[in-house]
Amino acid sequence: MPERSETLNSVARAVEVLNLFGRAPGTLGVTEIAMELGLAKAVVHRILQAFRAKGYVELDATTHRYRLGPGAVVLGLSYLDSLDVRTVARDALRGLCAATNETATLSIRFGDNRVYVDQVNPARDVQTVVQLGRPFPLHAGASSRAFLAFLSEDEQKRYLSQSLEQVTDNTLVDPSAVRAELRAIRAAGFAKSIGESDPGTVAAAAPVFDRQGEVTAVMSVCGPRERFHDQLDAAGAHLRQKARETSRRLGYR
Amino acid sequence: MPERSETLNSVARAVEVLNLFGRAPGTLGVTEIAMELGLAKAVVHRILQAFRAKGYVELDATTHRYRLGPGAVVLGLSYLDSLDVRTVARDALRGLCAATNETATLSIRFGDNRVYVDQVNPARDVQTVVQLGRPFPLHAGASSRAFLAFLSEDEQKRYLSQSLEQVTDNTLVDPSAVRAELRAIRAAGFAKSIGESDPGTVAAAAPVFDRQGEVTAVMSVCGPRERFHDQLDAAGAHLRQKARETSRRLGYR
DNA sequence: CCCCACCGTACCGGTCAACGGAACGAGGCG
DNA sequence: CGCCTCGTTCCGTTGACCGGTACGGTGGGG
Repeated sequence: MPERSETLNSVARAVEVLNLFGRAPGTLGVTEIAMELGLAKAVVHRILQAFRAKGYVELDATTHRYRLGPGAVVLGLSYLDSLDVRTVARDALRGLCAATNETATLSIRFGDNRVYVDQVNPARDVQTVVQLGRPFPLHAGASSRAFLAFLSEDEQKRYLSQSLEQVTDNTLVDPSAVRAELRAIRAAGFAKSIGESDPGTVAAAAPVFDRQGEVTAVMSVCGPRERFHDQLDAAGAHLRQKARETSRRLGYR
Repeated sequence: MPERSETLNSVARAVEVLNLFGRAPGTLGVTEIAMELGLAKAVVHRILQAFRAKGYVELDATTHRYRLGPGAVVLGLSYLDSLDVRTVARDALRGLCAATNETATLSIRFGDNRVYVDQVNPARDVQTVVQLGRPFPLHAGASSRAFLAFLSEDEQKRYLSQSLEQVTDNTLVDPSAVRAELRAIRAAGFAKSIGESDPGTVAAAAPVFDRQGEVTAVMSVCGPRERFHDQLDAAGAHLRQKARETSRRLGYR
């Protein structure tokens, strides 16, 4: 039963290498990558050469280590341009930022992770700034759990059956605790979290659905713990409202 | 003499597919891609499956056409984070924007193209907004020619020997005209252009050099033709200054 | 200062996975 | 309703990739 692959695994391996660069910032060495992915050094080297020839990775001539190249940005920003939920949600983000005077964000799902793809920041001295493009696991933080809560039962089960990474001291990692939280999210229509992806930050988040009824995105409002903690529920109400509007504009009924 | 490739051409082909998505916004079909790249449909299909499994492309279930997926954004933004010229140049861009009251941009090279990776916009009603991540050929516009002017003689020659794309009506496409312009750029220390990548926009641009003396980036200021045209030389002086400072901060002597 | 250990890179032959021509089924348009 | 075109699947052959191995360079520790 060799599990009919239906996919080019040379390409699959190559993509794994790219993923590694996406996850770990900075530079990577051939051996390091080979160890991490369980590949032969020669294979990794060839893959890197291929990407290098196309401008997707660069070779640091002095250290002989590799980093991402300019090709990556062309892809990434081209994707952001074609992402219609982003343009549709932009007004809602602005509205949320204005209403709460805190940072409003938009995230999308990427496999078992979620990434920020947009943010609108308030014009004040102290503000939360999120890092666009950095992946977070689906159980840590309000935005993440807003995804998880509205996935199918099967997917939730599968996700929660693996070991859950402890991103910060506050991250929920006990499966049954997460499950309880997911129920609460579905009941309230929005999610809350306190310092689970960044220790000093609290957030509320609500899901955005597409025409097919899937969670395509999550909107959130986040701010510094001291001043924003007591306003999470108020922000949650706003969020639920704006997220619903956005879902409608995407064709959700 | 099959020209020792030293690279995985399955991966090379796969990357070509990605490049196509980066260039053409919107969706692509299997046959379309196969035609464009001269590959068999089956091959393209397998490549797309591989990328799809990893979240780098998505399949539109109704039209059966493909588009970029969330993986792209992780890569792209992760690259932007690791791009130190971007953080180093940020202050200079802000300064340029403040001094000219127009949009200041930063571009990097990507093979025979150049892409915007950052911009700072002035707070006024009418302003130029550039499209981050979209590739432009190296001969069209001020930022592009600021790269070309400081590449090696060989590279300039090679680039100018191919046919030059006419991006707008104003784009310089005659090789000897471009060559003359490049000489003028080297003499003045900055480049100018009038509506070559966007008809209504004029720009000035200056190169940023790294430790090795290569052009790693180009800074530009651009604005609407009517009001900014007469100030290009003044902006050019500012640019030369700020670009030099930025080069120093990168270790250039 | 020398040596060693490890890194990135190059080599090469056997093998198995990818290639690609062709056939299939499903939409869409006229 | 029938044709055309698209995406997808099938399958036998082959040549490109795998990976064990060997090499040169670099940096750190003794």
